[in-house]
Formats: sequence, structure tokens, C-alpha cells
Amino acid sequence: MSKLQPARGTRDIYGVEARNMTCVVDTFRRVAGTYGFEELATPIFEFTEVYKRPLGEASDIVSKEMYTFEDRGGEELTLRPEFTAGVCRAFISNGMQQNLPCRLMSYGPAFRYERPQKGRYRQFHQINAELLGQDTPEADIDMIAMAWRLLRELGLGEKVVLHLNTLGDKESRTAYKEALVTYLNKFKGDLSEDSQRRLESNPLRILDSKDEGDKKIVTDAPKLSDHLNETSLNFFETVKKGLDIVGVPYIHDERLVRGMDYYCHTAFEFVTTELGAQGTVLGGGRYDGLIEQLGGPATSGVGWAGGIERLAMLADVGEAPERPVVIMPMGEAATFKAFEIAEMLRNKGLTVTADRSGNMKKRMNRADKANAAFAIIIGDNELEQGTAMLKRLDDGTQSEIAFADIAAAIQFN
RNA sequence: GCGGGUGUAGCUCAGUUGGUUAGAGCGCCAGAUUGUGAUUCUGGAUGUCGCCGGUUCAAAUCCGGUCAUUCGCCCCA
Repeated sequence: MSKLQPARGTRDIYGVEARNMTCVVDTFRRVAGTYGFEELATPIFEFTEVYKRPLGEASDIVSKEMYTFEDRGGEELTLRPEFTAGVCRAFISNGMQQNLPCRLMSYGPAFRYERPQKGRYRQFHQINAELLGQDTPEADIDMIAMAWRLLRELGLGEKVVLHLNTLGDKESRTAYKEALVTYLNKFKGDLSEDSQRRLESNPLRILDSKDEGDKKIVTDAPKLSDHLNETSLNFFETVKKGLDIVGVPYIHDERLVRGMDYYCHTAFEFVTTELGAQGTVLGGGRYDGLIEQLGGPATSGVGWAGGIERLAMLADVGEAPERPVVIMPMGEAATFKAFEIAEMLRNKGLTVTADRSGNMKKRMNRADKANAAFAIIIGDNELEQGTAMLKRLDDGTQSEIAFADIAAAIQFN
């Protein structure tokens, strides 16, 4: 291995992987576009406060995973660990509440200081969609329907399962938290170390614990669904009804909670079993208090983020690049003629490259490797007669064609 | 942050109880064919055996550390 390695948890993306990832983004932009979403590109770093406040001081992301630094001007900055907070900040900064509801799509890199694993990197890439200013469950349905459409278009309809839950509104969640902590405190000594810590910081997370002992205790724990007030219940019922009508299959997963503090009501994750420990491929939910918390006008929001690497690994749908036409000028005069012809062919939308070095054998060899469909050979003979040799590489046939007729003679089968 | 696996050519991997000049396939380069590829034939180069140190007459091989990667925990997309 070379000494020039990329930093831990980062990597170079090229070839099929790059194509697959681009395809995920393209599909996302197209699908989100059909739901009326418009692009928003926020900065890759923000004042640390933007992430610290909404995510919660106790969250793993803030407490140990952010890339935070002081710049030369002494500002406390953080590389974005996720999209939602930055999008909400942009919403406030630009006065977007003037025009609700606001449908915003973003994509790009995000950064978390985590232990790298397959499908988990320190620099990773997300697609992100947020719908702001619509507090009714219909918005949640739209968002999930959009995610489902995207996943199906990526060919993942069979590989992914929607886990759906509700966290209830604030009143329900507070009541439930109280009941849960009271129950769990009875078993405090038997809980895993992690869960004992969570009892203080984020008790809902204990429901999600993979520790066998915890699982047993959790089995008889009070259920969130028994503590939902009528508003929360109706909200959730409407979401489920909507999903049924749109045709999105789901399972109600009572143990599904979210890592970020700002979520309420709907929480969901599309999960796969094909990526080892990194099962979640796309996840999100509702976050009605977030914008207000950031200092903006009270505005509700629903959103989700998808992991581009994870989606790309599952989907493997990147299109092969267009087959090029390769021009091979065999002398100085022909070299300049080749520019002319190349531009002419590009005007017709063809992919054209020129190979100006090496003998013909080498050039043919390279053309073959580039999966070229045609080679255009221009030498002194041809130049004199105003023609080029057009060779179809799939079957080896070739013929002399007048310069003006080349574009018409190139037919892909 | 914790625990396990792995690290040999550009890629995928062999390499015996430590033993002399470290191998294969693919790919790459050259020639057979000076203006014609993908097939075939012939020839060639693959290299700090991840890195640093230790044990030993002798280390790709054993030991320690370190870096990277991978799997699990944790967390999440």
C-alpha cells in the first residue's frame, strides 16, 4: 500500500462507484423534482452552535463525532454532521417563511468522527429532503411516498423495509418518558452500562438496545403507544392510512426511536439486511420545534436523509458512459482537421475523443479499451481527398466517407 | 471508545515446521503485424512482503508496537 493514503475514513471515489453514486443523486433530484422540491445548497461548515443546539449536547453526534475547529479568525466552526440543522438555518436566514410550504432538497458530503466500517465513513454523502411549514400528517405521507418512489426507481423495492413509528407530540412523549424511567429504574442494576447512562441522557434509546439483558427488561416496559394522547394517535393513524393508499408497505416498529433530540410524531427508517451493521439506508421524521429552537418563527418540518454510499452499494445502477467516437489523426495537418471534425460531431451530441499519440495499433488498442464504437482515421491520403476512414469497431468494417457526411454515417445499433 | 479477522505485484490471491534468487492468474509493456483493436503466439517488467522495532546464523513466516482495512459493539445515512 502506498504511503500516500487518504485520511482515515475518507476515500477516493471513481469508476463504477462514482457512477452509481451520481445515479443515486440524479434519480433523487428527478424524483424530488416531481414532488415540487427545489435545490438548496448550504455551506459545508456552519457555526458550531447551528448543530450543537438542535442535536442536543448529550447526543453522540455532538458529544463525540463532530469535526469542530476554530478558524483563523477565532470562529467556532463545525463540518456538517447532517443536513437538517443547516437547512433550517438557511430557511431562517433567507426568510423563507414568506412562502410556505417550503420544499427543499440538498445533497453532498457530511462528516462524522466515527470508527469506519463498510458503509460507514468519516466523510460520507447524503441526499436530503425537508418539507417545512406543513404541520399536518399529509406532509409526512408525501415525504415517505417520495422516499419510497426513489427507492423503487433505484430498484430497491424488494431489498428494503420501512420501519415506522410515532414518537407522539411533546405532551405524550413527556408523559411516556416519565413512565418509562419509573419502570426502568426498578431494574437499574440489571441494565447494561450503556443503558444506565442512557437512563439519564436519552431513555427512549434503551428501547433500541441490542443487549440481551436489556431486551428482556424492555419487553415488559410500558409502551409508547399506550401513552399517546388523542392528537398523537390521530396523527399517526392518518399517516398509516395515507401510506396504505399510496401503497407503501411498512411495519410498525415500536422500538424505533431517533438519535436527534428534535424529532416528534413520525419517525421512520428504510432498512436493509444486505449491508451488515449499516442497515439504515434512508431515515427521517418530523421535527416541529427545531426552527423555533434555532431562533426562527415557529415552523413545523418533516424530512429525511439517505446515505448515498449505502444506496449506491445496494442499487448498482450507474449507467455506463456513452460510447465514444475516437478520432485518430495521423499527421500534423490531420491533427487540426481532427479538431474541426470533433466539434462538428459534438454538435450532434456525440461523445468524441481524439487520440493523437502512438502508432495506429496503440490507438486502436486504446479505443477498444475505451469501449469506443467508431474510429475515425485521418491521414495524408484522406486529407487530400477530403475524406476520413470511418471504422465500426464492433465488426471491423470500414469505409471512406467525405468529411461532411461523417456525422450521418455514424449510426449506433 | 471497546473486541475479533486481515495486510505479499496495478487487481484477485498462493507462499509448507523460519532457510538461499518471493510465485500464479488477470492486467501492463514489447514483438509477430512500420496505417488497423478486441482473438492467437512469443518475450519482458512487476515488489520497501503496510510501517517501525525485537527474537534468530537466518523473518513474508515468530513476537511487540503502529497504521490501514474489515466484522461486531456503539451510533447512524
